[in-house]
Amino acid sequence: MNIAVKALAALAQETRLTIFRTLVQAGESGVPAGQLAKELGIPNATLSFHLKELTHAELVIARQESRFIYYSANFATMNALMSYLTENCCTGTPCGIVKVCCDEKNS
Amino acid sequence: MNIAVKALAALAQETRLTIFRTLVQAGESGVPAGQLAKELGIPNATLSFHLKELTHAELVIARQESRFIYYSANFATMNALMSYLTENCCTGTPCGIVKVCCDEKNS
DNA sequence: TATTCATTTCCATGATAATGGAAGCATGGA
DNA sequence: TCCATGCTTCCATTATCATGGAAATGAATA
Repeated sequence: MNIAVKALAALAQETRLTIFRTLVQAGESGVPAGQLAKELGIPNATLSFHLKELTHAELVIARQESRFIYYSANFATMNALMSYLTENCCTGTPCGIVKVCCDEKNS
Repeated sequence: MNIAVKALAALAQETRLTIFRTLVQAGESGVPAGQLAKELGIPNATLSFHLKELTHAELVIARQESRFIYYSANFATMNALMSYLTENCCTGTPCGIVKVCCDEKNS
């Protein structure tokens, strides 16, 4: 529950949502911080702050590679969040089923 | 985009997330405000404030019925939100597909 | 019309978050 | 060891949000 609130709070911010979606689209390999800053036109300090928030919420994973730090989306958390939101929906009335995204690793 | 941020911000709060999930589980018929307040142990003013936020974010729908106001989850918005989050994920790499929930009306 | 009941608005208080320049900290090349 | 580069932390400022008691609104019944 608190995990879900943290994740939602992390995404509930224009800049962070943009960052996250960019990383979702980039896939598992991720993008180095500097490139993100350039691509999105965000000052380093600001980007760093938001990446920290996203990482803290476990929506994003950081991986160091020489002098670069690659950030990538954490699909497991995203999927868990979506499941949480739709849990027991409609008192069990048959309805569309929520399938997770990009979970080759977790299924 | 702003719609998504508003929806996420609305959900990024313990009390509101609880309210929303309760309504998701209650299904289309909804729950009157007073009953929600009792069930969740939230003061009227506080509940009203949060319901307003959720309604403003179009995550929740209000329907008056005599003296009661029934609140219910807006599944269309929820589904749109989840699609937005996973849009173009993994640069098109084949992966699980996100299916929407409870959308008999929209599909 | 007066009354009751469900819900909302008002408002003051306290708390938390966003921003970005400047300084600091690592890593790797010369 | 010195320097350049990639990224982060520090910090002060500004803005936004959560809470709940009390008063107000608005709908049904007598």
